[in-house]
Amino acid sequence: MNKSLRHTLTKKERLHRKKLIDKVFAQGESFHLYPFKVAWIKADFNTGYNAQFGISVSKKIFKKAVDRNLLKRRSREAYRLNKHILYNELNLQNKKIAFMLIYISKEILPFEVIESKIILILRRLSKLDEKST
RNA sequence: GAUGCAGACCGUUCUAUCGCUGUGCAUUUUUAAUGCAAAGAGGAAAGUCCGGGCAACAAAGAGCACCAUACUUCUUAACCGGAAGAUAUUCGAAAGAAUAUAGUAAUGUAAUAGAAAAUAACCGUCCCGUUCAAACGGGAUAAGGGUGGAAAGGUGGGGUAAGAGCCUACCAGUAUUGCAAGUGAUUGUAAUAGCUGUACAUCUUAUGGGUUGAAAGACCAUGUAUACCAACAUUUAAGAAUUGCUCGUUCGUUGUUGGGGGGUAGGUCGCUUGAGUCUUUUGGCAACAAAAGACCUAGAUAAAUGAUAGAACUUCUUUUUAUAAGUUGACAGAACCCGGCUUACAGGUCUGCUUCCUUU
RNA sequence: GACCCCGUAGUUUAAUGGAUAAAAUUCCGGAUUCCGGUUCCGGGGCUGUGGGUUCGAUUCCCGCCGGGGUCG
Repeated sequence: MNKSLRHTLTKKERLHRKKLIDKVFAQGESFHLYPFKVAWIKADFNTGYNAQFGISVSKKIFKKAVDRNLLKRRSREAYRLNKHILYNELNLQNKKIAFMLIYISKEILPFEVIESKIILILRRLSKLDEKST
């Protein structure tokens, strides 16, 4: 069974190193796609996966920890179910990227909306990667 | 049955599929992956307002200062917490609720208004003198007087030039003493003292307080600025540190030798068995305590505890009058751990009591 | 996570527990000017919020709300 077709999401696939996160924000490129801002960078790491991702929700916009958790969980779930779009492209190109999603909307959007936007973002990410190479 | 008051408790559930976190077991290509198993947010996890545990700092010492607390008895590891009471005031028809309460030896303040805000004479009343009188001057007097949050205990009688606790009867309060009740705050009662405004602050007394907080701290790997320590030689003195001050104590400038390890980015421990949870019994009005038995029940780190579908429960709406359709799911998310307090909260359950109505 | 500070006109700051809360500046209206500027006059406030102490609170005390900062 192909690893990339399973809907898993382990620690290896998430951004969890502070240094790499700082690098994404400091040196990476970014674009907006409502309700997210996406910052990404080509990176070199040895985890067996072609992408690492993280989600950020601002404390200034959402004061309550419950709201922030809800949005992060919805976003992560949407990524988990659709990440094969990105993985297939990256496998073909043999590239590795790290990226952060920053939630910039001021409303709590339902899961269906977030999922459709995440799919758009993943398609655009793979295309952008083509252009830059 | 309705109504309110007080207290205690619960605060969505189940199934399927796909996932996340650490743990145990098994397998493999043994650094890692896969499979299986049993677990995985709260009553407030929140605010960080108190109190502790735990850790580091031994020049963390003594005195003063400073801060906190302040009716009584109990409770506790501890507390600005809790329980049961005391006194006063306010709210309520009641059940009940809220707030305040160490001491008075001393000192200060009370704007405006008002004669006066505390060893009170502006008007008034009374007496005396000057004087025809009006008026003026000297005294006595707290019974009356626009105020004010607060006005010198209240009423009757005596007394007096006029008055006054000046004297007396009754009443209200205060203080002291005796007796009775209570562990005590205090209460009741009797006697004595003419002792009698209120609030706040300073002050006094008693008790407690070393400082910093898990980003504490320990270890591993990497690694090498010259932080720090010791010895010896040199220098003698200003100064620096320790808690705000004083005392006390310690350090001191440069060089050599030896020890030692800064910054950066990581990992492991700290980390979850604890003043633990549940049940029963006993003691106590209660907070709570004791005994016996059973149990192990989150441990993440850009940070897990989720998503989708269906069913039940619940909220609201419509149709209808017991069904159908749609809709809603309170406040809110562990970050070292406990005990409280405070604040937020859809809806529901139980217990005790108040008042009203009905039936017997 | 632990700790600290602040909140007064649109803005920046004042005000010892005591009269209708002060000043500068901005804004609005008016005067002056042919018009604008300058100048002059006038207007504009729930002292963040809810309680408490007090005769009286911007000030003192307590609880909330909002904003900001320090510590790797």
